[in-house]
Amino acid sequence: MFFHIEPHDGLAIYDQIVRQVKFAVAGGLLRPGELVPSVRELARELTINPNTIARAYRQLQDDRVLDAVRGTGLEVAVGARERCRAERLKLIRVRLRQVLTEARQSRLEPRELRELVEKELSAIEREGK
Amino acid sequence: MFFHIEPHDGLAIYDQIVRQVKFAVAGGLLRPGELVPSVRELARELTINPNTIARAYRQLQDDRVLDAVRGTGLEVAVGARERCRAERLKLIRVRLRQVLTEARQSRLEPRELRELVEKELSAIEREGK
DNA sequence: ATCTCTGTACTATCACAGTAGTACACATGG
DNA sequence: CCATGTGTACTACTGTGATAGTACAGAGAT
Repeated sequence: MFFHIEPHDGLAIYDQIVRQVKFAVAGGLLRPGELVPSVRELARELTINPNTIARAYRQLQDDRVLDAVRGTGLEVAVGARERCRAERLKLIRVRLRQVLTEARQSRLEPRELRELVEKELSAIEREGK
Repeated sequence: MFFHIEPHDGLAIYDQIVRQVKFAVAGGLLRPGELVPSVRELARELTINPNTIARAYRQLQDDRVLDAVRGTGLEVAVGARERCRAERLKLIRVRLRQVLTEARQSRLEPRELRELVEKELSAIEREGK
């Protein structure tokens, strides 16, 4: 599927999965009613432990992004897209603010910071086909 | 002193201290030959465990930012400023790239991302006195 | 000498993320 | 009916970050 895990991102693996599922729903790659990969299948694909996947899916149910269909799997909940679109901006904003705050506290010159941000932003856009 | 710890930053406490010391040296708040706060004093001030401070200081010695002066304390090493200035950009760049990469993978519109970045950047500059 | 400060080195304990393995109830397809 | 697939719930173990407490050697001041 479309998941990409960085084991030493600083972010816990189960948290990366939670975020990526939410982002996939927000971006329309996962539509309400659609089944997400099973715990065991995704674990095999990402070569991480099924328990870690299960933990992420459990949280996604608590956050009303996934619904359990007994014996069948987990499907994207109705209305999840709106919730996820709202949360996506918030999640990114928080991490962005952390980085910029740290940069400011490092007494990096505002000019240098803007230059750095602009350079990385352009690089990202270039990669993004 | 000028340290500010966020217990649940995702970043380990000792790592936050390492970064902030390096940033302080890079920015000239700590000059070569100057003594850093003692393990116990800083632990008291930040209300965290002395072992955690000691661990950060040990790493800063490994990174040639601090030198031990037996029985007296730890002082900023000669030449540390240059090393720290070089590393500061690198450390910030890595975290910035993580955030932007995640944002891109979330399929957030480039326009929306730029807008978000610009808004947060302005906010940071406004705070920065 | 003694007291007090410095860093350093231990051991023990706790919490949490992650792995490993097992077990169970439910649904589906043969 | 039965095998296979689903999620879920356990227990056990490892590694790491952090806390808590103790101890020791070196330097400086009195």
